[in-house]
Amino acid sequence: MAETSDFKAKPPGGIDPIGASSEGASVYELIREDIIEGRLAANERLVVTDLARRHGTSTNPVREALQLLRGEGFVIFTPNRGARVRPIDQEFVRDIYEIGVLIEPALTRWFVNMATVEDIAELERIQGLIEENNFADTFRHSELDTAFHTVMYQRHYNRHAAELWWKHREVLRAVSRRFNFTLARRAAIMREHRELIAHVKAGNADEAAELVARHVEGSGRHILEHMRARNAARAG
Amino acid sequence: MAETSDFKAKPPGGIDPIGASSEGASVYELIREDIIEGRLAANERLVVTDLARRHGTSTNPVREALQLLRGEGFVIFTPNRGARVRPIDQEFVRDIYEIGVLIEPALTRWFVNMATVEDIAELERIQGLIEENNFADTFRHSELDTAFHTVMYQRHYNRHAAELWWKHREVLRAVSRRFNFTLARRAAIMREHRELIAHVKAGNADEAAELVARHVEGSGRHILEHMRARNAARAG
DNA sequence: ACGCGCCAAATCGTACATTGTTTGGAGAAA
DNA sequence: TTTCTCCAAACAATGTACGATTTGGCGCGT
Repeated sequence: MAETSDFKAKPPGGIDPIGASSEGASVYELIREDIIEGRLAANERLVVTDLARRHGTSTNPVREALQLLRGEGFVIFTPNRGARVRPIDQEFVRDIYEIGVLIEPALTRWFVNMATVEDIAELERIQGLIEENNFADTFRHSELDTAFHTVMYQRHYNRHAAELWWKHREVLRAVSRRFNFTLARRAAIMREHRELIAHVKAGNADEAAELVARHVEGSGRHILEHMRARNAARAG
Repeated sequence: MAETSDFKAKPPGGIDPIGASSEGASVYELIREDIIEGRLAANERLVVTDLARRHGTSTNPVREALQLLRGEGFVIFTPNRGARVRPIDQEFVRDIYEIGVLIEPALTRWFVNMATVEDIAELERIQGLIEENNFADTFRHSELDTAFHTVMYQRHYNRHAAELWWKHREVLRAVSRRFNFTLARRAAIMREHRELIAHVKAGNADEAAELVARHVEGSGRHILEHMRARNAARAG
């Protein structure tokens, strides 16, 4: 049932500091989505009154949502001048993917040593869906790819690291959704995923970790290249 | 001037999402301090009205401060039930020092390749103060030790990583302030700092990185041992 | 062209209303 | 007498409304 089109990646249960307000989709989530998805431009002012009107609520919920977003680093405050959207630019992306390169291998290493038969079956199932989709629906690929890695990290004992990964992942996923995958990148993803599964099966923790480092590195570079290209196009 | 007793570690300028409200010490900072320093017990309820009264303000600033702290992970919210202090327990400490083990070596590697003569002089100056103090004033040691590592990380291009380090550092510093350093740990710190400076001078990035990994690892273990001991004492 | 002051706008703090949760005690059943 | 249930009143979180203070800009005058 979750294999059809309405597949939706969800965070590894555990730490996340949410605990929203009354209605299903809180103001916080909506604004956050708008920022990550790029519907709110970089550095755009976030006027409390406007947001309140737009979301059909009063100002206080918005103010609190903005503070929450500030704590998470998506919004920047200047005293007496309110909030602005923290630009998700190349620096931002580079920073978080570099952190991923450092953290994910460690998470992977642990997973390889703890993986059950079911885990591996799940990985193969998802990889099957990925290959079946074969980048036809890039959005779907994005979700599946995230699911793939979530299987590996979701049960890690270091909830902080896992949560950090998830937070970064959300951003990268949103950014990369706006681009297409190059053929080279597609091939690399498929190859590396298959190789990764093989390492997990064989229990090669070190090899798996090193592979993941390359995998994340490649993913980051790919996104940055696209961003650079787009910026160049915009400027030229 | 900063060498006397009123030495105060300050964050590496750059990203931090602060930008407080009117008065010098915002409600946010006060509550945050209370949590980190352990003046607010783990899981203690954070009642908005009380906090507002205690800090001589109305409820809204407190509410926003709590959301900010939630975003930073120091406070946990449950819908319609308000906020609680996120317990800084062994798991918490282990999580963040493990992340440090992953990130700090990378920061160090970069520093070694970028260190100027002034940087090295500054490191040696601080190390001199550390040896001069020789753990007589553990608080002062804590600040100096933080300053030592800040010199290395403050100019790193990856502001996210640097900020992450700083956030974690603040927590560890506060926790470790409640304990004394064992003799073994004291010796290790001195030795490793001196060795680190030597590596920086020689430009041995890899060796320095590996040493820092051990250094952070050792520091984390040390803190955890103390926490375990205290918990055992409390239980026994 | 350049400063000066006023005005619109938005943040920030205070007060209040509403809604949901907790608590303590009265009363019934054992 | 003890214990369990239920209810109501106190309590606190969440949402609304409003006034004060700051900021940035526009236009006026020189």
